[in-house]
Amino acid sequence: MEFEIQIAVATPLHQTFTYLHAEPLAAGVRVLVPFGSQPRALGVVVEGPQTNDLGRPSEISLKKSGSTPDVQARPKEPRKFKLKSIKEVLDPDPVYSPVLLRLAKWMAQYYMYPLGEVLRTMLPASSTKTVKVTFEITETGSRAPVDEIFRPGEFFARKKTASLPTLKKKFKDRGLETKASDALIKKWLQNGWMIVAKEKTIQTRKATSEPRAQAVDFCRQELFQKLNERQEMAFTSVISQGFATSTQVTSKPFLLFGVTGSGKTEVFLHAIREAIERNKGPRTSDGIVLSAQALVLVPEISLTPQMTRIFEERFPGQVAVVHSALDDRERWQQLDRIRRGEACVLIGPRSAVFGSFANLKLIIVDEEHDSSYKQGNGLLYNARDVAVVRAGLENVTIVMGSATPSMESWNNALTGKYQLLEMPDRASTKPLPDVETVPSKPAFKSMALVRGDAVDDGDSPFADEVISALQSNLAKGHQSIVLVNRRGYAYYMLCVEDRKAAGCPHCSISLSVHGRRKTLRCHYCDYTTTMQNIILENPSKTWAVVGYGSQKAEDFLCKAMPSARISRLDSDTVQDPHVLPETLGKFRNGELDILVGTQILAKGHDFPNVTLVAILEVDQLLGLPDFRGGERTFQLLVQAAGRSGRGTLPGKVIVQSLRGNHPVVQSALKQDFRAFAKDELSYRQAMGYPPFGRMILFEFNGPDVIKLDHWCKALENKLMDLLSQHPELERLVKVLGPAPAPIEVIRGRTRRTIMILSSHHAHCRTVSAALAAYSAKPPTEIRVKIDVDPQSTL
DNA sequence: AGCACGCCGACT
DNA sequence: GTCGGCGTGCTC
Repeated sequence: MEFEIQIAVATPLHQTFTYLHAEPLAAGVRVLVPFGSQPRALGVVVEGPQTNDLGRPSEISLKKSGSTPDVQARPKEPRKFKLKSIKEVLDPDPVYSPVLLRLAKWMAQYYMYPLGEVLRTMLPASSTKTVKVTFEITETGSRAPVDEIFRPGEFFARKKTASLPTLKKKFKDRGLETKASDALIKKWLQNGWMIVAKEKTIQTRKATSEPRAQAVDFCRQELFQKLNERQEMAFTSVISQGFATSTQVTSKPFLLFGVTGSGKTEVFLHAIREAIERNKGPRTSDGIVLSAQALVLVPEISLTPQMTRIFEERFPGQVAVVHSALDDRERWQQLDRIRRGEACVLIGPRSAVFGSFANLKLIIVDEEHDSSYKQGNGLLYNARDVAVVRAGLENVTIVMGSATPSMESWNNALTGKYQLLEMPDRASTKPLPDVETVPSKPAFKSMALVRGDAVDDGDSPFADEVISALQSNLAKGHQSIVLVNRRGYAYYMLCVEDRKAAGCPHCSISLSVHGRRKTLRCHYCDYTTTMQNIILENPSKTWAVVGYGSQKAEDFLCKAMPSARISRLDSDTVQDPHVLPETLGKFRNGELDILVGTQILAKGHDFPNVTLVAILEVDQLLGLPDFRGGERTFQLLVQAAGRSGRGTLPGKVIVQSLRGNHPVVQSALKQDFRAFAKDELSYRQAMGYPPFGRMILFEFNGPDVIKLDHWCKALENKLMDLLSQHPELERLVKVLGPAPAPIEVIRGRTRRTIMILSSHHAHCRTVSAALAAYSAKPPTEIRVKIDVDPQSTL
């Protein structure tokens, strides 16, 4: 007896495939299948017949199409092909729970992404690789003499195996052309000097052990702080409405809006404890009671040791953590502890939302507004939104917290889709920091001329008021933070005659100066050159260095305040994983007076002795042609200001900006979120932008502008046809573009965008699905990227 | 995405 | 005459 099994294969195709197997397989089990010309491709058993068809445009219905992940029945026509059989079953039991599979299907549909690829994204990378060809040197091979120019033995120095890419690379490193190396490999194989040894990189999961009983004292009661009145109110709402009765309660998502320092974390900790205590889970076959579990999502950079320590102290031995420093094996291990019920709290960045839980009861999304929840490549999901959907599917409570909620969540709270919990006071009734804005220096005044290979220092970018505030704070023995919203040394190298900056040859972007006035680099393609080169290539021009980043700010500060102990933190210095904890530790211990840095400094850290925060260069964030510019600026300023005066001493904030009077800056400095949100929402509403309009952004890119524009034009025509046939779509859906992307060229590929915008969710999706179908098979070298709910339009 | 099939240029 | 470039098309 053979069974037909539906498999989602990890391929960019929007459909599943049917395979044969001798016995039925549970949905969520991984398998290897022959697929096309590939002998073994990774697939996942999905329950029931499933198509993830984007829909042909001719069949578009204007009826309210369900946004639910409906499993469509496959039409029963006779098959024109013979079914193949599953090669290998990788898991003894499912790695994807039924809920995770439903979540995957929802994501495939919502993000218009192939189901097989969605499933692949949900697991740590190593578990998804198929087979890798490696070569193993033989006895005769290692004794073989010099062949052509090489002796085979020397390529297998330490190990007896080498993968195809490494072998090729070694050949190439020694000056052999690729085609010659192919021939050489073939020859060595024929000579029997080496053999093909296939290496499996798919992690075959070990047999699942039974879930274990939870320790009775799963938490350290004595470490839990008593909640203040506001915290108590928020906590009570969550536990009474969230999980008062057993399993059948579906509560709204909670939005915990609490100003910086209002003690959101403590509320989370109490809620987790309560969730675990109240929800003794189902009994396993052995009569063991399975503990309830909680998922805690945090932004990437706030996942610091201090952060995880808090949870580990409260729930000793019960916390699993996934973070970027772990390799796939370690990540797998942590996730396994959760899947088997050995740990009851999982903390992690966005990918943790895909964790497989034995008995999930509560989801926390900390700093809900944070942009790191949005994945930037491949499947462009937003973990916060996925978490909300997952909470719905799992029927569990979800609490999102923020001091500066996203406009989406805020609007959901205003319309009653989320339940708002507000904690307006700082836990320790401290006054807000003093704020002051001072004008920036005009750019040309801090410009430095480049002569030969020497650079004038130019004027300090710091306003006098900022320096004197830092001086007096230092004199008082207090600490300061200087936030520069731009990394690197200087911003760009400007040609004085034509007022144009030195640009990247592959991207439409100015090169940034890095590393103490020597090199220029493109942030998008890593193209690197030197000042010398630019000057030599343009002998008749005069060059100047304009603007500044964290690095140059540090230099100037060191010069202006020689007695201060200054250190810098930005994405450049944080490359080294030791730098961040070390520098933060020193700062906290008082071994440093001033910390200069970028956004990294703005988030979550608690330095009691910091009484002054200076913020520079917010103007350009505000000036970006992006609908979220205001929101970003507000969040940054509020967060940064929140670093000041966290201890017993009162704090002060100085913003150096040419737009100090801008309403966004003003409301941020007053920490008046409601005022900001009111303005921002009415702007968004007027423009039809999110959260009032749904936005789906298509990007098409290719190396050949002519071909690209041709293709885009064709797509545009099809869209116009569609709209003209459906007046309702035409009336309610805005199609913007094709237009050049704001950064038109990256890595030599020109980019065009088409934006679909509509206040009507279903219509937005209908038109987008049509466009996705039109562009499903782009010409060679043109690539299509679909961004549903884009974080920015840049 | 892979991977094979298939049709045009520079080599033994 | 072949090897090999990568354009085109398919994958249960």
